[in-house]
Amino acid sequence: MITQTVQDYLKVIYKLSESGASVTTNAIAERMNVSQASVTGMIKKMAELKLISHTPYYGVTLSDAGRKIALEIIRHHRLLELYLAEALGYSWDEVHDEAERLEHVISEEMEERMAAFLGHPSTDPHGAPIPTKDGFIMERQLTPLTAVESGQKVRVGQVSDRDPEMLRYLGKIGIYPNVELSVVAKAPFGGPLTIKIGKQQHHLGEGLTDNILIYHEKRSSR
Amino acid sequence: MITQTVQDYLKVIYKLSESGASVTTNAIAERMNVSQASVTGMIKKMAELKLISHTPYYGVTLSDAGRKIALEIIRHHRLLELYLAEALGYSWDEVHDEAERLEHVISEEMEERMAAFLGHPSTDPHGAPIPTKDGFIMERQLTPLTAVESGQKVRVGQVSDRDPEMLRYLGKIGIYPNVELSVVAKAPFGGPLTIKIGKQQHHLGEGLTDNILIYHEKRSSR
DNA sequence: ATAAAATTTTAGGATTGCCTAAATTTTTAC
DNA sequence: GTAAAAATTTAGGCAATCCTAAAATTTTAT
Repeated sequence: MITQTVQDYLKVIYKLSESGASVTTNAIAERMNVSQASVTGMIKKMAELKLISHTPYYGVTLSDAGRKIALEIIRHHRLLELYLAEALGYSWDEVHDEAERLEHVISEEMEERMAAFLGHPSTDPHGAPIPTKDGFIMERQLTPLTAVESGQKVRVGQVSDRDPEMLRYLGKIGIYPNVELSVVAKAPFGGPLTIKIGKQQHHLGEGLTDNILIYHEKRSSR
Repeated sequence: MITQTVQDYLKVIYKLSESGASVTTNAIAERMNVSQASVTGMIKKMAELKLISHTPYYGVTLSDAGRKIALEIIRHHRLLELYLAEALGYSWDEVHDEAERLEHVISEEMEERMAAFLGHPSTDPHGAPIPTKDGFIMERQLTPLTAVESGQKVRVGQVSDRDPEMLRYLGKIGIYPNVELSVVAKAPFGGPLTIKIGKQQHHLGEGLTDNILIYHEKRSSR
């Protein structure tokens, strides 16, 4: 059986490769908060299990089997996040930690019952796509808000789910998936973005705008 | 932190002592499906952690700290069983296995939200009492149906939740907590009991009647 | 009271996954 | 093209939990 730890490694490898970066021993170690030596050992083991293949100094890639497992865990996670929000009234900053633990232990039965309860949803509370049961995931081209030029009106696609405090702040100023906002101004040298949501204006630092992904539509703000 | 394994040992020790038997190394090993030698080691460790005290050849007793943890896990388990049944439509034979895995990972937050959703219930789908948050559990004097004399009318208190097939059969013939039934006849030498539920009669073997606990009320069936 | 039976413990190992420190290999910068 | 920096791997350990086989202890039956 594939251990919970291996599942976590697969998930991290999936997410790192999704973000385009090459998935090195180092990068994995940092994300998993373990030493590099531990990652070396685990990579070896996972390669033996045919879950990944590894080219030293280049990185690691998931095999089909590995990707399938990663996507199943991610499906669990995102279904759980949405379920906790919808069925138990969790706020969107609380769901991640709970889902992180539950994702490894729920049965297929529970996965299906939650999916049915939720009407087979396609995205989680943070806008991330939920993989289907058969391992298909909606691929989207999202752009960090940081990269958007001033004057554009954009629609939020997804926000990072890992920092509860950030999520509370985003919620407070009304930034959620599918919300529209305009970039009013952009200070130079990585300075803050001024955005407008409804009638309110806000100034957002890079730490924030890097973590807000928008649909790649270009529309004039007027 | 108390590991999942230790939590399982505590739960088993609690249940064994609840059932009156003395909680020996052997008894624990059998219930946990591990070797006796493993139990010896774990008992030693748990005694060091002050979760239990141990008198060789006599048995083990939970400390207050140990009992508190055991009851918390049992609370998780029973709330989960009821939640899965009520909120996700699980049948009563499916809830045990799912709860068995979830009980170790849900947060206090989730425990409370489920309890609130369920209206702070006092028993689970099999009639077992749900401990309160502060470690109080309803003590009841239940009798196995096996011990009931013919001619009595009794009310079901609780059934064992561990055998799904048995639960499906009980459900089929209408035996649930709080259902009333009469013992029509009792064959000698551990033979089957004839019971009447509503207008239906059924013959139940000892394997079954040992696992049906009834409230200790004596009423004539007429 | 003693031998047999039952129970419990000790001894010696295995596995999983983590760690630190040291060594090795590769890449990068002049 | 070499030296410094970065990345990776090896070596040696630790903790938790399990196992089997053998030894020790206690209980029970005569």
